[in-house]
Amino acid sequence: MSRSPPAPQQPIPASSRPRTSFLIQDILWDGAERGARLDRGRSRGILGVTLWDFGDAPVQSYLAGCDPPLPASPRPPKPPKRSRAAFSHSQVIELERKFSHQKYLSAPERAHLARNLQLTETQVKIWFQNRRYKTKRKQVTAELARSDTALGGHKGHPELPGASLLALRATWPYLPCLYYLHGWSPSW
DNA sequence: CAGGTCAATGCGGCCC
DNA sequence: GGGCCGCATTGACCTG
Repeated sequence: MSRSPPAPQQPIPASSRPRTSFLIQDILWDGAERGARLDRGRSRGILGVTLWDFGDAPVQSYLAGCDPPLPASPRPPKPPKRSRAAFSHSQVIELERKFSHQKYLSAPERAHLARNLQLTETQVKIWFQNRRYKTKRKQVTAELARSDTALGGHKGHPELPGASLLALRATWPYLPCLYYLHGWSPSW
């Protein structure tokens, strides 16, 4: 993201950070009330912090109770490792459920979902972005596999790698930016 | 340890 | 200009 941070109220100006500097601490501190750092029922150490699954419990309690106070010293010299949040099972379930109904979220919908799931809007946005791309990749892979078998195991058209993508583009059912273009408003 | 998964990042493009 | 998008890639973590 080379863009400036989201709306003033947005918790994570992750985009304003230099590459590889993103930390869960950024979420936990900047976005304190929303940051989720959960694992799927398994403890995991990140940045020296062991995290565990809180199920559906709000993250705040964990943050309030366990968030390690940053060292009193101005700032640690070593560049922090990049962190990767792992959403809880229930969060993923809910995200998947929403995704099954609509592949694109409006800003208010995203905010609402983020609030409900104790995630940041950025996290929800990125999740949907990645989810759409993942779906598309799977579709492409399936398409290629089909064409391969249709060609009797022949390797398709390696010289025309774009062909399948074009086909995919034609069949891709989702309409990005619909709400954006036509002042679409959420149904709820 | 190689390979897979997946949240996060970077970049270019589009729209308003 | 700001926000979102797709896409490629990165990097932490998991698994066999």
